[in-house]
Amino acid sequence: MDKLCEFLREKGVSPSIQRLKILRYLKDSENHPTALMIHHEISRDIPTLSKTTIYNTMNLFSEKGIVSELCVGEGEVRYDLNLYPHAHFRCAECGKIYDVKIDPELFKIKKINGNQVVHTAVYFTGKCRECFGKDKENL
Amino acid sequence: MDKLCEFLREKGVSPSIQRLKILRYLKDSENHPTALMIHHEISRDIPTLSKTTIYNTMNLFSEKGIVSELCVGEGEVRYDLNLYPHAHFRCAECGKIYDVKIDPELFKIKKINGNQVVHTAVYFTGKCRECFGKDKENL
DNA sequence: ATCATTGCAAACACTTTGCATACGC
DNA sequence: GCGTATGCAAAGTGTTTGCAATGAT
Repeated sequence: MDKLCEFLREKGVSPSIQRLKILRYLKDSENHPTALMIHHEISRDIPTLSKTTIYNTMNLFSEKGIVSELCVGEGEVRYDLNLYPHAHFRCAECGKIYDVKIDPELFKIKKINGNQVVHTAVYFTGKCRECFGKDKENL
Repeated sequence: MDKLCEFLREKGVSPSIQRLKILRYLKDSENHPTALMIHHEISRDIPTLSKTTIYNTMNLFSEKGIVSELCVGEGEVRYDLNLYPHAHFRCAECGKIYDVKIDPELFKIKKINGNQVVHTAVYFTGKCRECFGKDKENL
């Protein structure tokens, strides 16, 4: 827990218990959660946790560069810890989001058509290998 | 107008006056409009036009592959005619969205980590050349 | 004591749904 | 005439805002 504390302090965020639990959850979860998923999960630990706090925290984390906001369709924002640059694949069938690796050159582009690039996002959509597997079983 | 009619019929969409105007607007506009922007614009021609019709039409166009939905942050969907594959740059300052060209190889990826790719989106965010220009003027 | 963080309720914005009306072949 | 497209109003969903209560130093 101390490491996460340190981490938040370095980023200029004071480490409240709520913020720590949220950060910890982001680190452990594999599922690129929405704000409501985070709330649902952590309110089991902290029953009084409010959605407002989640939204506040996520916006703060986002400003501080701790997380990225993913918006791969669906009209809800999903969050992802900024560990290293990578792309995302979203299965249109089951909704699951996978991290995928692509040519890192794309993330090095800092200027395009005279515009200064600060952030680059790459989203693939389609049908994931699991959903493909299920199709075969049902034959 | 006949060309657009033809185009819709080919895509299996019956060409109502509303749908035609929407398509025409998408073709002429340079600004990757939201549903509400489309509504605002076209209701000057058709004062009784309802938002529902815009949403219905855009969902239909999207299903038929006529348009792509862009979601470059901001929590509103923007629409783009599917002419050729390209990336988008959104200025965080003025909100404007530009089409940009990138290495077309990325759009040719049809399988990644065993997942079948149907659609690929690339979004850059940052500060556009116009906003940079303004900064200089204000010095 | 002061300033930041939390949390509730209400407000918001975008989108979808239900159903009645109008249109086109 | 019948099936589709339209449009209004209401509901739904994810997020933000206003403000009071709480917590930390």
